[in-house]
Amino acid sequence: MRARVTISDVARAANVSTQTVSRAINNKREIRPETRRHVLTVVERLGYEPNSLARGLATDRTAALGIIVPDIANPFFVEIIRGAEDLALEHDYNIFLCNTVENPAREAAMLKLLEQKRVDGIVLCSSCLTDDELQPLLARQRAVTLVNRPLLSAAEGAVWSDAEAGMRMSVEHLLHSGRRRIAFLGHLENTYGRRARRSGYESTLREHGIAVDSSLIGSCMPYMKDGLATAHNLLQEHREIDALICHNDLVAVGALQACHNLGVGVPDDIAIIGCDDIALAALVCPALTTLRVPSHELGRCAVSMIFDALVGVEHQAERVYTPELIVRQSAP
Amino acid sequence: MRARVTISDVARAANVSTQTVSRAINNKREIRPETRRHVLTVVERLGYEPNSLARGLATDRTAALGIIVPDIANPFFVEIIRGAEDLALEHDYNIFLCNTVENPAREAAMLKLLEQKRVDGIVLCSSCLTDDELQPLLARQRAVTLVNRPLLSAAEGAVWSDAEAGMRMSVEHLLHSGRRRIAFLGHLENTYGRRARRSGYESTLREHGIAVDSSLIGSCMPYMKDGLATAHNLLQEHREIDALICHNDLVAVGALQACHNLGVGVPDDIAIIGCDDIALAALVCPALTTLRVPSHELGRCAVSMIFDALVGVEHQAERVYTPELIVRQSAP
DNA sequence: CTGTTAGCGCTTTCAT
DNA sequence: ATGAAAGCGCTAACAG
Repeated sequence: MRARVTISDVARAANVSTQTVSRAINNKREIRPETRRHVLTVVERLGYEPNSLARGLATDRTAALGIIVPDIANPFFVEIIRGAEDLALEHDYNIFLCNTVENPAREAAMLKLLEQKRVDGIVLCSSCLTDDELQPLLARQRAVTLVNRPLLSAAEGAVWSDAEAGMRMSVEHLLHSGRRRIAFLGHLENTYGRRARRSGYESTLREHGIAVDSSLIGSCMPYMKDGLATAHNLLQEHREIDALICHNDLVAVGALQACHNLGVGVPDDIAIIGCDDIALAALVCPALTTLRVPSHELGRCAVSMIFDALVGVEHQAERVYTPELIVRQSAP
Repeated sequence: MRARVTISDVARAANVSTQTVSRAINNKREIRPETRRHVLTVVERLGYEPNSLARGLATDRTAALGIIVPDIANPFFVEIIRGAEDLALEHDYNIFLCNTVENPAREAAMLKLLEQKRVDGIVLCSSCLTDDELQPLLARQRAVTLVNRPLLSAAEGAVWSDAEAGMRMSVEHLLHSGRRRIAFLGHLENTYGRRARRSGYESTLREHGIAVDSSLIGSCMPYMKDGLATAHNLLQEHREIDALICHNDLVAVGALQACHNLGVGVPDDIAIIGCDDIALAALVCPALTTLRVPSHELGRCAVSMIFDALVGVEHQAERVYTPELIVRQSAP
């Protein structure tokens, strides 16, 4: 690699000051059009690309955002990332993607890392840190928006879908179709989404006069593999189960496999409902009934809140979406 | 957000020079242990996080890598990313993830962007640019390794799996099990992997005395949805097909759905083979026969080549893996 | 072992 | 419309 071309190299070659080069490449208007053209020709000829470290140091802006997700292998988060990326790219921003692998320590480390990189903003998805852990970490950042979690005072905004309402829809849909032994495949309650699902599931059952049977609640990580294993165990031990509500679609697809392996018919013997409406949900067989969450929009909205905060525009700090029940074959 | 704490703030508060602070936080040994302890206490108390822009400008190192993939929704690339990330994190490096969405213009733009960010190295996966387009873009980077593509002179290394050999295994496996009308679901030949698959498929058929029938070659993007649609059309028009080799597992899972929808039995009526061995391959029903590619290792290896190049260590510039045929129910 | 000086490449401010 | 000087926050090189 040859030595980097700097702004001084361009200035020298174009017979102008570095300042003029700066004006030309940054589309300032205090420059004669023909001077700009001349400079840009030289920029092109020398193959000059500005050093964004130097630029960031001088301007205190990096034109970069960070996005932190718990699992990059989950299409739900991929869709959020894409939504965020789309809007970011429209503003000539780009994105540092951080994958915490559901690890709280790693989440905290990523937050510090992004701070060091001086990103202009951070989209934090499905954080598994507590409010108390989060507040100090967020307070030092320029702008943070929370996805899948309600607002904290140290954040500029929050956008989430009402998971509790979603669970209500799922449970009631199953009750209406005559199911009574409704099991739940969820997880530890270390995130807002997990707590909300659990509480929506339980309270809706109770409202309909059905006692919550904790032996019908399976604990599993939100992965397909875990969904398969946990559903397998649960269904073997509880033959009476006639419906299964899953934390997300990955778990639901795993549960579908478990049923297949056990010779349990879906939806005849057992109905299954997922959550998120990832693309796979419509493709499996039987197709999954699930809750559609506007994942792409979630990401886009989170980034737009960051941009609003950066330019100091007044904006709505909270945005809640209500999920939509998409009825397919797995729970007609 | 309060004003950023800088190294001078720390120096002042600790009653030392900025240099001493620098030595303390960078674990240099020209510093008295107790001075270091003292400085680090102040660092902690003030909540100082070094500015990596300033550091990068001064050292000409950013401790950041870039990774460019065509599709972040494909678990195969996710696994490569994870492999890369794992090794990067071990070295306290972090990663800029760039998603080209199979768009060559965007790939080129990402390359320029990473150049501006002055990343220390780039892992470029399944590039869809030609050699001629790539060479000048790579020449300006500090270190680039190519994944899923053979070496170019402007790159420090390349690591890929022998897709042609993989296709040979797949075709021969099907021939041995008595299949004769073997269709192929692939795509435009704008990447090494795509060309190699196609040529492996065709040459192996010919070697076994079977003429290549181009009407048995379906063109589809490497997505599940496209696999479903293209397989559906192909199988409807060519009832005689008794086997289907797919570009990757996503396409194969789509094809599986198409068979299901058409009432075509797998593997009785038709055998299906995928490629990559993503987690989903083992979970669908029937489980997919596929080619295992060491995706995690691909990412790890690419990053290790970058580190070797950065420190100037002599290293093997090319690494080719041979895929392994994993026989499951879809093509026993 | 510690401090001082200079400079990384850019933009901002102030002259002209 | 253009240029000169200063500084962003850090570390390398040198001095002591």
